[in-house]
Amino acid sequence: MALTREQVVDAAVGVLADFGLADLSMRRLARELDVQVGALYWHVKNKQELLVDVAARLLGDVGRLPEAEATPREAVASLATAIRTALAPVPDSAEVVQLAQTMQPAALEPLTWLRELLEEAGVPPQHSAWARHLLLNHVLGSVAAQQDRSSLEAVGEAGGPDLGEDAFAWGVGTILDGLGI
Amino acid sequence: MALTREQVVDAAVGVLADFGLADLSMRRLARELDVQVGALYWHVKNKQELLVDVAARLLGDVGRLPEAEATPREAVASLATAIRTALAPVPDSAEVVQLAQTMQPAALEPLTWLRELLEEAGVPPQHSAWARHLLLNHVLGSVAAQQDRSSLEAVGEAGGPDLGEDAFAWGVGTILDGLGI
DNA sequence: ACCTGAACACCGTTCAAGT
DNA sequence: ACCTGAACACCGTTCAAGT
Repeated sequence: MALTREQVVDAAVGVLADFGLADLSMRRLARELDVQVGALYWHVKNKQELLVDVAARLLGDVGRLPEAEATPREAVASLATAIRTALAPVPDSAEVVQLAQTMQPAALEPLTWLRELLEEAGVPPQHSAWARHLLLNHVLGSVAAQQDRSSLEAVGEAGGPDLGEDAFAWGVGTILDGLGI
Repeated sequence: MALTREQVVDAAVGVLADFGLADLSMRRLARELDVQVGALYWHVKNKQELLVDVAARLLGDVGRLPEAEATPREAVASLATAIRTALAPVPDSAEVVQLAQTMQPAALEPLTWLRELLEEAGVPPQHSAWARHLLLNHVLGSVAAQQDRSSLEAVGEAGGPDLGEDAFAWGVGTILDGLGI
């Protein structure tokens, strides 16, 4: 049976989740899928394009709709948290998402919803794109910091203060306070 | 005359500034310095350690002392702006600084001052490390976003809304508002 | 002390040729 | 349509051997 693009993306997500971005090479993927490297290039244009698909897959389970009874502020906070929750267990996921976002901003739907929710919460349109970036930098920065900390611990080095869930929630609250929503 | 570690770091900063991180390889550096690759490994332990030095050099010109007549809030904002100004012209500088910061948090002095200034401005010690991260994620995220935008433009693709100085200053203000300082 | 030469174990990407 | 085989032009790191 012929290889599919889905299978390539699946394998890539698997290697990323289990071994991190440093081990996610086209050649490694080819070995995993029992094909020659060149075969991958019939299904994806290049590695960057593949990583965009990987990022989209990582964010694929982030639901669109907030709880019905949530306030607009709570809706923003809960989407930010859902994004963090989706990325937290996958090593280097923040880097992959950042790459994907610069290459194809529209491909990552949940990140675009953030802006909509911010406007619904009262952030004026001239600022909502900036506010989205502010929040997103916090989400991705928190995920990366926490993962770097745990990989340093695995090597036996100290990693600075805890930057887990508490720090994340506090940061979201601080930003939303600053936005006045 | 013997090669020095300073010269290796100089060359690395030069390649980064002129061509970006993708072109900053040990072999490229060796060519630039007219030595064999192995020679570099007498002066630096590995590439990561070299990048820590590169990051420190990039932030080396960021001054410690704020204007005497500045309010504590203005002191924080002006340090954040000075960091941004130092990194903005160097491609991929945000990635390099983030790497360096996770590998050797103490090596990047200006980033530690940020926490001190935040405490002087009234952020309680339990939150000052988190607040520093929040601000730093904004600084590095803004630098990276702006650079990605201009490199996409160079290739003739659209890069989304402007994320320049205005967005940066607005973001700093929003964070400081959220911190209540 | 400082560097060369050469190797080891990798990369991403392309492409003629096969089926 | 889909894949193989093989090449091209690279990587980071190590290390015996030279000076």
